[in-house]
Amino acid sequence: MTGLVAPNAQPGSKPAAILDAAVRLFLDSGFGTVSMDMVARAAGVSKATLYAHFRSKDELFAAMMAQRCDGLMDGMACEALCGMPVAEALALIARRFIVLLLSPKTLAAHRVVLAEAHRFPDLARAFYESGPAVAIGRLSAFLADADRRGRLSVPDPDLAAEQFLGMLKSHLHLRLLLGMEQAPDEAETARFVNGAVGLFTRGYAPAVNPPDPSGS
Amino acid sequence: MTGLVAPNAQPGSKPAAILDAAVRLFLDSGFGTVSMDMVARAAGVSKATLYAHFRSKDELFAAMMAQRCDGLMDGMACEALCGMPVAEALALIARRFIVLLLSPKTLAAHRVVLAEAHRFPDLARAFYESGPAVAIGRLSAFLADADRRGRLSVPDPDLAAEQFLGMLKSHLHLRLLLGMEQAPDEAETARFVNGAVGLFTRGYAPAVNPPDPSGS
DNA sequence: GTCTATAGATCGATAGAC
DNA sequence: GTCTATCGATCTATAGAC
Repeated sequence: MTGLVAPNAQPGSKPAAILDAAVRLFLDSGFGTVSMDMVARAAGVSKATLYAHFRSKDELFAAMMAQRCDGLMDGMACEALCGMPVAEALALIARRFIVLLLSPKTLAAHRVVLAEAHRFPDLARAFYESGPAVAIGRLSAFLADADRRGRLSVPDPDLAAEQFLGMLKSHLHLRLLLGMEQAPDEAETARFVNGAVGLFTRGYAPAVNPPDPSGS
Repeated sequence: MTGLVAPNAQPGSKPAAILDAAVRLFLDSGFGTVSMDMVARAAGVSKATLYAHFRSKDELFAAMMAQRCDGLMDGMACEALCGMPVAEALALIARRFIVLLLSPKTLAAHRVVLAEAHRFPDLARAFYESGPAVAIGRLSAFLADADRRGRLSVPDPDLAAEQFLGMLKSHLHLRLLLGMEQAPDEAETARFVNGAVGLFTRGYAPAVNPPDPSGS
């Protein structure tokens, strides 16, 4: 979170209703096609009330995105992964990442941020750093730990983390952003997860010594 | 190309000037913020002339994108790759893909298509199939060939192609789409290319038998 | 085909009463 | 704080002269 302030509106209040309506409309239809009239009507307030709480459409949009960036990564906690066998931990991370990345909410956030990144550069950076950057950082730390323990041989953990998440994202993410298909079913998810984990564990296997039988 | 007609306007004609201006403005500023007045002025024609050649803003936008989809993949031809050593061929493909994917033109096309995919679903599909889908298809064919020749062991070439391109795309693409950084320099490009090729050749190495000496 | 001028609708933002 | 009513600007698209 960088330079974005999420107003902590009390639930049930007018500002909360406005933010709620803004989230729904902006994420659904983008910045340009949503008018302040529509937000006011959806929130059940007049337009003047709307402007009493948010000085402009830009400010409302920024506040809406700040709220969405909070808790963006709640589904990607990495607590007890370091105790697991590497392949199991990677599979778990992969599944969580796919579910989070391809959820309707995350897709909508990507769409609207990408569309308005040129107009709101600070917002674009805040989104990246509260979402994708956190995912890379956590996975990179996990891989560095696996390297220290000799479970994997990962000379560049940051690069490896980007590779792993990029493999999973692949073009699936793009196809869903374009509205070409729905989220993958269990079989398709397993195909991507197992494929990525397999390629990764083989390609980053720890040298030539036989792997520790307790952890592969 | 699916259901999109690119009008083959003669160079120097009014329609060509209009399309030219539309490409520049739409790719630069997106669909919503560009008005027909701006297009007309940039093309040096009146607004009525503009509407004489394109019945609506939507139609002009679709025609503009159809023109951009043609030749989108010219930089990714795969002619003589099958004769090369696998690692060299993959490195060449990787470099071409990165240069193409992260070029200003391709980034602009992604931005505008992603922003308007909900309004122009046919256009979104045409873009995907004339660009990303072609890249996957060509790489998949190359990998299937390498598998047949015993250079690699690739049980699912389509998945492997998505993995390879996804690794390269990683979050670099997202960061550039968000305007957070410039295209990578030579050192950074080499880091991604060598990392992907290395992981891929190790992870898809052909079993334990030595490779066929007649064909490597 | 090409122009000027404008219709008709909508948008962001505000004034003033309560 | 909240409302109704409206301003001024801008947009897409069209009418009518040449």
